[in-house]
Amino acid sequence: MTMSRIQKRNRARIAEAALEVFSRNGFRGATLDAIAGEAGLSKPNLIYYYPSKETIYEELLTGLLSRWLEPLTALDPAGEPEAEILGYVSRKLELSRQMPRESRLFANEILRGAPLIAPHLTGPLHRLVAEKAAVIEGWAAAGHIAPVDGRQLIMSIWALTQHYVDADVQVRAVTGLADPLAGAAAHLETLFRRTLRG
Amino acid sequence: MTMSRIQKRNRARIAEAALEVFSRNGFRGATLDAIAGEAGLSKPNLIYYYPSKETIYEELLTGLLSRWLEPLTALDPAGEPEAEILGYVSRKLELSRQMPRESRLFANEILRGAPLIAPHLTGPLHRLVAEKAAVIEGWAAAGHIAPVDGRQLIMSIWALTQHYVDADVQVRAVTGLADPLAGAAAHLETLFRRTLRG
DNA sequence: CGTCTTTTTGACCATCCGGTCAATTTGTCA
DNA sequence: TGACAAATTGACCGGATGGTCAAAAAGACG
Repeated sequence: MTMSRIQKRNRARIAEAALEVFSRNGFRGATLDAIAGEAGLSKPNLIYYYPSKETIYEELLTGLLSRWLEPLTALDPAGEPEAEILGYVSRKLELSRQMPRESRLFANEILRGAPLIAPHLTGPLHRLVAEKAAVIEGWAAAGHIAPVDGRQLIMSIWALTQHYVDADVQVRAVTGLADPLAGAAAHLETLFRRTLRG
Repeated sequence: MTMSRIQKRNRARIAEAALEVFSRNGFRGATLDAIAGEAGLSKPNLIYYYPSKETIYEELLTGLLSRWLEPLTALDPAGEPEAEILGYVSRKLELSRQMPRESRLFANEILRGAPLIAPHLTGPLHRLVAEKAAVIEGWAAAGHIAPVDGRQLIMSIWALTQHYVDADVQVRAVTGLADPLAGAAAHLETLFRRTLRG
């Protein structure tokens, strides 16, 4: 079961190409030819490594999931509440900035009703959010931050940070700036700091 | 140029069917057969009314644009600042609740880079936002609300209100509730009220 | 009713696309 | 080097899909 040198190289190429193509065109808009071309392989050769288009997509998505949730996992119950939450906002924004393709990939999947990762959403994701939301609400109950619904707060952070990347055409059009993230960090810090201070 | 009785009826049916199909499957995922079926017409008959799939999509999108921006248009410079902005949040959320298909349609278009409505974004939308952002910043300068970037505030409102509908699978999975909008109104009011009060 | 226009449709076409397969090339290793 | 396995590919297939077209059916109207 150990992968040959060539296997390793080509699977890496395919993953990179698939991320590029799927994030730009969505699942239905992506074609095997496009992925193969981007990866520098022929279509039958691509299918030699992955049995189907769906398999490529699925493996790509699930492989990125844990990475995508890292910032939230890092939210520390023992830390200083406001700094922890604002730090999470900042890390999530930075992650979106550095991984725009991944962000769009997930946005697309979610928008379509999450046909592939629905189980993950109701399982691991639900649990992680429940855990961290409890931490946040604990802080609120202890009076360290203003009262707030933890789950709603976390979802707000997702919605806002990802918006700058997923809807970057719109953001650029509205602001007139070339960089959609210009001003984002400052605004989000203001917005969430005020929310946490009540 | 006046439309016959049959034309009016069938064009209305097509618009409704197209909204249904495009919003559920995106532009690429939608098929003429699906739209025709949903509208109760044959495919050639559908194409008798609209010359191409793109035309249907384009007319649908542009026809809904003004409707979609109504709540922002209604933001009144002469009103009470906090009430005006919170009222806008509430109206936008209500609009998303009542028009989830339209919301997804736009989300899809934006996510794909707005190939069709980009001109509208940089034109009318940019101007409308600039105008309303100036109003908000005027209120801030006068000390009626806490200092805030008007454009960023407006975009925040979009991102958050639409998230509940566009990402409803995720919201439902995380909250565990059947209604993705449960708690949304209260949370958003809290979040934005605190933001406006500094 | 008769004539003209509008509407509708079955049959068809070209292209795209996911995927297969047999055959060839390349790599591995004793 | 020879022999076997891994990797690669051109040619091809079947189904889906956007769109066409000629002919038929249904309305409109005097």
